[in-house]
Amino acid sequence: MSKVTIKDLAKMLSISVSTVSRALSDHPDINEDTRQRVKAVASRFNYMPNLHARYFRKKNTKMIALILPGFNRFFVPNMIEGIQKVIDENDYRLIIFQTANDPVLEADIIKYCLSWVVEGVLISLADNTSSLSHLDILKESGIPVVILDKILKSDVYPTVAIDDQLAAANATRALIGAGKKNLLGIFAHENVSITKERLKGFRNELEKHFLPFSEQNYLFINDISIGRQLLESKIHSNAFDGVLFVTDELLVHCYHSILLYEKKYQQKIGVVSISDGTSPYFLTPNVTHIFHSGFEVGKIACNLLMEHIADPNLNIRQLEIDTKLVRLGSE
Amino acid sequence: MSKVTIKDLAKMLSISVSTVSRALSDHPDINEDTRQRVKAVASRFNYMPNLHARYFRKKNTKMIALILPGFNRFFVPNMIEGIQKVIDENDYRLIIFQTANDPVLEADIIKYCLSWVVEGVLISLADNTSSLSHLDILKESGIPVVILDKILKSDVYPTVAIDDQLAAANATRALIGAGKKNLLGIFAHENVSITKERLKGFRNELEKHFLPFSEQNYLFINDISIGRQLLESKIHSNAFDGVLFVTDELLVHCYHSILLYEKKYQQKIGVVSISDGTSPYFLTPNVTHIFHSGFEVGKIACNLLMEHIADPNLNIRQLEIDTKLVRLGSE
DNA sequence: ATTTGTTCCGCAAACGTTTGCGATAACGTT
DNA sequence: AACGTTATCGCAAACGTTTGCGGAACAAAT
Repeated sequence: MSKVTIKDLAKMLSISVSTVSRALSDHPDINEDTRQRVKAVASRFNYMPNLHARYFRKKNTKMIALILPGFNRFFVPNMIEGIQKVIDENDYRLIIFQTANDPVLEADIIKYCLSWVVEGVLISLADNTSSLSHLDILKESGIPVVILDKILKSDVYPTVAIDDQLAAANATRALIGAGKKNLLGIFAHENVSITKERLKGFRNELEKHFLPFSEQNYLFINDISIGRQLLESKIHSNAFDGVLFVTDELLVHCYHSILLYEKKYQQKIGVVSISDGTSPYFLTPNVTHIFHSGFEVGKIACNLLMEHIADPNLNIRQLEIDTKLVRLGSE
Repeated sequence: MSKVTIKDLAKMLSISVSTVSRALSDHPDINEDTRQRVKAVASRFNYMPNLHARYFRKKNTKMIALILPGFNRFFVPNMIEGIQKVIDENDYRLIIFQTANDPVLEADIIKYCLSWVVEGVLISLADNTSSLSHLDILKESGIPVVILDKILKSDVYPTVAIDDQLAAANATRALIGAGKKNLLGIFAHENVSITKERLKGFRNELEKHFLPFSEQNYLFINDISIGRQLLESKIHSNAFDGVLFVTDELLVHCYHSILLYEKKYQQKIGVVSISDGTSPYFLTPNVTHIFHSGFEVGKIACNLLMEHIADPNLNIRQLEIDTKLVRLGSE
């Protein structure tokens, strides 16, 4: 009925618990014969070690925490896959927490990670998180942290993200290269670093080509549920011939509005997005985009974390992941 | 530097560890004054209890395991949200495992749950899992299990899912009601129970209306990456006037092909899907669908699990979640 | 015959926390 | 003065596992 422990096995075999423990972990001190016998009974009664007891006794828990604002449908699933790959390779275990985009909850969860005695933390910040001071207790406890995707620049903690400015600039250039002259940029929450960086890239590229840039030319969508109506009222205010969506979420929610506009006014609008490369193929016509791989971001961030676990004195680096243009004809 | 324990606090305050422990947990035996003092130092040195030590000593770990084939982009994120909501309400903790759709890994992870001493397990089965015998060790250890979404009918384990047959029948009826007479059903992996049930609903509804049903009228897509080309060759083999997509994944991957076909042959094809209600709004025109809520499935399954934890002798039920038709004009 | 080495195993402590039980002191009641 | 009660706290065991150390048994080398 209830769980069988090492003690039970020892009793059944009339040997000591230490011998059982060592036999199960292939310690060289144990006779091949008894090792077999121990393993036999262990699997027969499907013994499973109590991990809480083990992690409590040993210092290495082999656990990594991943703290996320939530599970979006675009970037995050790929990112998790990338992380999980590295986790598996290094024989670690991943436990995932959601902050629901709440900085207060985020701070709580960080404390909670201490309770779990995790060996490392991967964190993607909530939109309204404006300081990294809540990470200090991890630093003080000697637990390595890597910030990924939703980051704040810092020279205390390593970060992994794409080069947002460059990605936005390249996306903008793709539209300009297609002859578009009056562009509208659609951005997410105005507070987050990604928005600021991508807006900067958008603006710089426009100014470099002497194209108009004012507050007419961009739109912040703080709440996605009203995104479409915001866009629709904006797009009627000016004769745009090109639109840049800086996230997949914005793209899939709003592309429909673009198509309706085109149909109504019989006027083509060029569209380019920054994307992890799935949703542009769902839409018709397929959307030209700057491809950035969530998988890569997760993989690289997790590898970086492993390095910091192996060497606590590793110097802090800010990594930026490559992106590339994928032309599908919508620009 | 390193983590501060109850022992450290006791030493600092010159009182015993048991008093510290009781003070922190608001035990009535402790003087209000010392309680305050203990809590003060505790938060000053940001003490965090070692959960492994606690769970190891106490029997209740307050942990629930969620075992998933993987993070898809449609159903699963919503389902997790529903689960998380109930978890939070009941002050439990969720830990998530991925099987990568591999039955062998699935069995491993189930054993692993025993090691974690979880109090309950929520599992969505891998496509090729054909037996539930690997769940037996949980049952023997007295750990309640609820199977959700990707289920196998069983009278040993409770299940929560939508009524697949009914959902498919209703979707089919929506197409028939719009005057479509030669339908094509697009289904996922031919082995999984969801496919079989939905195909049955599709077939029954067609036959009920004396419409043609043969192997011409349906398509299994075992590998989504070649889904579009499978559909495109199939759709040219016959003059279909209506298409049913039974999952969101199928819909978003293949809708593009339908639109291209319509444009090329100037012939309208009605489309209906079974969906969790997000992607139909991404596509143009928006897609009429049978709405089923991943959130609800997660919520109800987790609530059911809580009931089974509270009462181990609860009788086994098979729950089916309601669906409803949402007309958006694509049929 | 003594030493040295090797193989195999057990003893016991330790990890941090909780908790039953007992101890002490102070106070009120007869 | 003797007793019962209450408030407050400490002692010590227990949870399951790992591991340093030591010991017994035996073989091999001196």
